[in-house]
Amino acid sequence: MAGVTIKDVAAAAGVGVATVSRVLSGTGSVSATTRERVQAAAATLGYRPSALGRSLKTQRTGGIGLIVPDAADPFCADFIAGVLETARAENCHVLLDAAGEDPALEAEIVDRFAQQRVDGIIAMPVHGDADTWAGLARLGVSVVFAGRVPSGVTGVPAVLADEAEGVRTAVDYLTGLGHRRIAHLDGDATLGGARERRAAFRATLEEHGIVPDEGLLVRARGSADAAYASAAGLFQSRPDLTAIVAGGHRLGEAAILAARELNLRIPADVSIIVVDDVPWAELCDPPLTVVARPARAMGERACELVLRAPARRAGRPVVLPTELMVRASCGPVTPSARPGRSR
Amino acid sequence: MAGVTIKDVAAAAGVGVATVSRVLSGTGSVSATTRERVQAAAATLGYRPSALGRSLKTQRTGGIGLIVPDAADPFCADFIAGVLETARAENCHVLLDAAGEDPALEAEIVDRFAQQRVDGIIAMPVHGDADTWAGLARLGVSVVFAGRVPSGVTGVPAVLADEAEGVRTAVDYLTGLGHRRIAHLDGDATLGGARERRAAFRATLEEHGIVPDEGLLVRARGSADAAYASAAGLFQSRPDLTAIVAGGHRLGEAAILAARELNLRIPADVSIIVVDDVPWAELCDPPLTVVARPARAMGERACELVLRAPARRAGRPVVLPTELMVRASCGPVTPSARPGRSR
DNA sequence: TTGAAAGCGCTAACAT
DNA sequence: ATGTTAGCGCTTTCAA
Repeated sequence: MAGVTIKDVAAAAGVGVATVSRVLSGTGSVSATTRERVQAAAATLGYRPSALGRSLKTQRTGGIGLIVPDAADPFCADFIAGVLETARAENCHVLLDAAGEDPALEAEIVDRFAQQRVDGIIAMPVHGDADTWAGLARLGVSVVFAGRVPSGVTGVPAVLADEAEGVRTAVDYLTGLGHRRIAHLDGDATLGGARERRAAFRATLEEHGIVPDEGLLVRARGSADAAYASAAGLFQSRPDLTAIVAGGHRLGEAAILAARELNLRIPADVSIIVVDDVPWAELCDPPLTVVARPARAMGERACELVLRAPARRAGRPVVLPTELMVRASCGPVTPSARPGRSR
Repeated sequence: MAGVTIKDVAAAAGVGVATVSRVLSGTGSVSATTRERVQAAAATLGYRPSALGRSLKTQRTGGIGLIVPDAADPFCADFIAGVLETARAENCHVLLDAAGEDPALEAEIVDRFAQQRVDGIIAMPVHGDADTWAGLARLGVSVVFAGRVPSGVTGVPAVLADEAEGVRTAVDYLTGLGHRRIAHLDGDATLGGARERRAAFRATLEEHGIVPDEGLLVRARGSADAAYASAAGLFQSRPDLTAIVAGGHRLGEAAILAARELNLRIPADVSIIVVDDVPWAELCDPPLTVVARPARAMGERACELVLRAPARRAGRPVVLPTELMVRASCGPVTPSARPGRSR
C-alpha cells in the first residue's frame, strides 16, 4: 500500500522521527549504527519522503514555475530545455504552462503557480499589467522575465537576447552585399523584441545613409495566416525590395513561402535573413542565413537568476549575444534579375 | 508581506477558519452574508490558498509529472503542448523533466515526482526496468506511457501512434510508385517505435512480393552524427536503392543531408519519406512527404488517461492513427537517372 | 449555519 | 546522540 511515512520508518528502525529526519537530510549528528538502521528501514519500506510535509514546514518547495507562450514553438522548446537542465542541477522541479498570447490566461497561471508556492517564476510575458507581476515579489516568489519585457513593468530581472545587435549585424551584412531597399517584417508586439528590432533596424539603416522607407517596415499580427498575408502583400506592393529581415521564425517561414509562391528566387531575386534560429535552417533550400538567439543559454541563465534572485535586486537585464549564422539565403544584389522592378 | 493564511482571512472576516474553507471551496453551506464577508476579506488581503496545506490534508496534489526524452524535440514539444492543454482544462498542473535516453536519470526523475506526490505520471519511457515503474502504481500514482512502451513492462496503460499502419502506408505508397529497392533507416531502439516500424516494414514488403533485403535495413544510433553516418553509408554502399523510409525526424534529416551531400536529387534519384511530421516539412526543398504522428492529440489523450487511470485497469493501449502527408519528396522510380546503378 | 479541534508528513527547537 | 513536541496551512468530522 501507499503512504509510508516518516513515522513508519522510525518505528521500523526503533528510533524517533527526528532521528529519521536527521539521517535522511544529512543534518545534525547521528551515530553510524543508527544511521544504517534507519537507511535500511527506509529502503525496505520503500519510503519516499513527502515533499508536501517538508515544504509546508520549511516554506520552500524547490519548485519553479515556467510560463511560455507556446511549448511547441522551437524557441520556447529550446528555452525550456535550458531551464530544465539547470533546474535539475539545482535540485529544483519545474512547473510548466503555456499562456498563448492571452494576458488573462497568463494571470491565471501565475495565480496557480502562486498557490503551488513555487519559489520563483520564469516568464516570457505577454502582458505588462502590474497587478499580475507586482504582487509576486511581495509574496516572496522571485520573478525573472525572459526574451521580452512588458513595457509597464520595472524592477524585474530579465534575460534577453541582444536583438538590437542582431538586427544591426543583419543589416550590416545586407548593406555590405549592396542592398539598399531592405524590408523589415516583424510582429506588432508592444512587448520587447519586435520594438527593439524595429528601432535597431531604422538606426542601422541611417548609419548607412539610407533613409528608412516606411513602406518597407511592416508589422504583422501573430497568426500564421496573417504572417503570410503580410509577407505576400509586402512582396507584391514593393517589387523593388531586394532583401528582407524577418523577426521570428513564423514570419521567416511566411516570407519564404510567399517568395516561393510568387516565384521569387532566393537569394537571386530576394535575400532573406531571419532573426531566430530554427533547427531546420540547415535543411531549407537554400539553407537559411539567420541571426540566432541563444535560447537554451537564456533558459539556463534565467533559471540561475531566479534561484539567486533574492540576492540581486532588479539591476539591468542580462543580455546574451546573438550570432549571425551565414548560410545561403542572402546574396549580392543583382541589378536586373527581377521582373517588375520599377523605382 | 507574504504569508496570508486562512487564519488571517478568518480573523479579518470575523469567522472561524472552517467557514473560510467552506466558502473558498464551495463546500457545505454558508449564509450569503458571511460568504460575502469572507470573500471580501480574502480579496483585500490578497489571499492565495496554499496548495501545500490542502494537498497534505486531501492527499491529492493535482500534479501530473511528465517525462520526455528531450523537451526541445519537435515531437516531444507538440506532445507537451497537448498535455498542458488538457491538464489546464482539468485544473491540474504539470511538472516537466527530460531524461534524455538515460535510464538512471529517468529513475531519478520518477523518484522526484513521487516525492512531490504527483497524482500521475506520463512518460515516454527509456527503460523497462520493473523497479522504476512497478512501485508507482502501488504508491497510488497512476502511470501512462506515451509513444513507446518498454519491453519488460506490462499492465501500464499507453497511448501510441499506429506506427505499423504508418509504415505500411508509406511502403504501399512507394511500391505504388514503382519502387522495389526500398531502404529502411531507423533507431536501434529496443523500445516500441523502431521495432514495430521495422516489423511492419518487412511485412508490407512481403505483402508486395518483395523479399526484404537485409542490406537495406539499417539501424542507427541516436546521435546526430551517427544518424548521418548511417544514412551516408547506406547511400554509398547501396547505390541501387531508389527510396528510403526514415523513422523519426533525426534520421530523416540525416538522409536529406546525406543525399544532398552525395548529389542525389530528391526525388529524381531517391525518394524520401519520413515517419514523423515536422513543422518545417513544408519548407524543405522539396517539401517533405511524411507519415505524421498525432503528437498533440497523443498528449491530450495521455493526460485524460492518467487522470482517469484509477478507473481503467491496464487494458490494451490507445492507438491513434497516423497520417500520410503527401508532398513532393517521393516520385516514380526513374529507370536510369542515377549513376552507379548496378543490379 | 458555524466554530473548535484533530490531524495530513515533515522539520527544528528544546529536552534529555 | 537521540527523543518529544510544536507547529507549517489546510480540510473535515463533530458539536453546538
